[in-house]
Amino acid sequence: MRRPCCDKQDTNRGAWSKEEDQKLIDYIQKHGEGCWRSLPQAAGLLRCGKSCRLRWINYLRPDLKRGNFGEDEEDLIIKLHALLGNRWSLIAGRLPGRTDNEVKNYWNSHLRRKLINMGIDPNNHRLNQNLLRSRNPPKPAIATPSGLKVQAIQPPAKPLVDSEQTSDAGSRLDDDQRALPDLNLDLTMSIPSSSIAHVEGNHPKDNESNFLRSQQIAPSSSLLLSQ
DNA sequence: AATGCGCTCAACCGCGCGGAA
DNA sequence: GTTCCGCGCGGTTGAGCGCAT
Repeated sequence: MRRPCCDKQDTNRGAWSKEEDQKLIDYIQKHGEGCWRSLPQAAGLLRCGKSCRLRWINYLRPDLKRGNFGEDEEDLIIKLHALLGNRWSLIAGRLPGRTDNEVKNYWNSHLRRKLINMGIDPNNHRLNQNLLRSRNPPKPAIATPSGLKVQAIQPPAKPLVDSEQTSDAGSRLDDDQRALPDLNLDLTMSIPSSSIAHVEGNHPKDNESNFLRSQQIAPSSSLLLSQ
């Protein structure tokens, strides 16, 4: 049985006050990020480390963009979600100034519905057969908000994603290219200088980089999904 | 004006992973 | 090889808000 991350009796919960925010900002500016477990005590906060980390990453970090998502960002999220599934941190990593929480919320509140309204299943980014039948005769291809052409296809006999994938979308690059023959996924990769050392360092935590490399997904916004 | 409903988003929860002991 | 610990991730919750009735 796992121990709770903190003693809930001694910690504040819920919305953060300005004073708490300021304490956290001051501490991190002075000492930097890291060691979240001991941070609250060191910073004089009655919060658990997890809560501090979340508050900093999702709200207080100075490089956060905040505000509405642009159309280009929407497109990128949809494209990346089609490739990566619900791997929000990976998706957010391609969107400078955006957090995984922000992307996840935006997907659930806006983009998901947007795709549904267009008759596209947000889980697998394919045209919803039922919806299609109930509407007009099938069109050969429909442009999605992300500029992809999606063809109505028969649902596969088995799930698109193996059962290990927590996401119902998962990585389906191969599937898409098989199922969507007109979808020419030209996914070139340009490694920014800052990440070259990271990749070459063969850091054990480079699974994400390796994943993207293996999928030939651009780490920057140079993701190209040509039609 | 009061109420209900739906939406948004900050925050929490539980789990899995990787490193250290 | 096993256990413990800290961190990060994705899913879920709930308060607050705006809009419709």
